[in-house]
Amino acid sequence: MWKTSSDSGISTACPVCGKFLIGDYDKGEVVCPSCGFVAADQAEDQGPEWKALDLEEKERRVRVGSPRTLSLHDFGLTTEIGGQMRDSHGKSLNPYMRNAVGKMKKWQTRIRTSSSEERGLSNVLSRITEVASILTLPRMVSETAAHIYRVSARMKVAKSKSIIGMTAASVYLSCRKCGVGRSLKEVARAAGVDKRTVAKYYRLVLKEVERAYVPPPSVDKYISKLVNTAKIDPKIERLALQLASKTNDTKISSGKAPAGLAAAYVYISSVLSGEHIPQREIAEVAEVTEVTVRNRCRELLDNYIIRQRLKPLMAR
DNA sequence: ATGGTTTTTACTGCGTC
DNA sequence: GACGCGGTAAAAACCAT
Repeated sequence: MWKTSSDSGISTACPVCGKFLIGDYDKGEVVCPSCGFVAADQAEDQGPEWKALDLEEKERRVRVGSPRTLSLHDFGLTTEIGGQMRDSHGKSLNPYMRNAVGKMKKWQTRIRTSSSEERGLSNVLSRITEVASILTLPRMVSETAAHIYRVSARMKVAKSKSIIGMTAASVYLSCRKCGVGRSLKEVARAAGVDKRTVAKYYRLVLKEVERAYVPPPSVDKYISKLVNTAKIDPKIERLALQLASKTNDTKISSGKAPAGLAAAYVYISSVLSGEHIPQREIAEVAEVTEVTVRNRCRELLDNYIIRQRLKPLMAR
């Protein structure tokens, strides 16, 4: 789907911003010129509508093989010299050849990771894939994260910053760009970094590298994620989404944590559908407090007619 | 740095099973 | 009595200035 027409360089529309994707910047990447989104060339990895996976699926989703990737500092294209010391027919090499091959091997690694920047880059990129795999992010997200980091390294933004902090910031920004609902908290936890550090670096990268504001994932995304991770009845999800679409006033949502709002929608829906999931559980998976859930609920109930339908149910 | 806004922490009281 | 829920005050975190 993301095949590039090799001559013109123009391929498909960017799923994030709608602009046309350009085959290559300077490295053969397929990127969106306006938002920097990296198009993955694998169909199963298309992401904006991607939902959080539950645990069993996480296990199965581990990816194998080595497609050409931005996440390796040399794009995974170099040939390895094996360590078995055998020739192409499988015979052992004589001592002289062993010596020569050993030297070649040594030099190859030296050349490949020659400059300090390259060494740093390969380190960061492997960490990015590591963090991404902990969060079970689709490949597209880690690719975009890798691209973000490459650009920030090129622009010297990453200079004298904590490496792991920068990877977390890149991954987080990538999540937002791709519309994958991962909170800063989650990313920070997966990377094992202090949340505030990530936030700081994130802002920095946003200001210096990304010039545009990247909107956080919509409440819908949070609702879907919530329902999926908590294994809640899909009918509640539908109800919650309906509710959310009918009450998508900025008056209520602006400035509020979207996760809290999503939790409120899910909670109200669960009550309406007679399921009645405790606030505690919803608050836990949404990673907000019960208080926040309550506050959002109250605002929703105060401002909308749901109240009339909900009241009798709550009275019981 | 600062002040305004939102979230969290911690605690209390109420009704129900 | 444990549990779920609603409320509140004060602390903490967040954000724009």
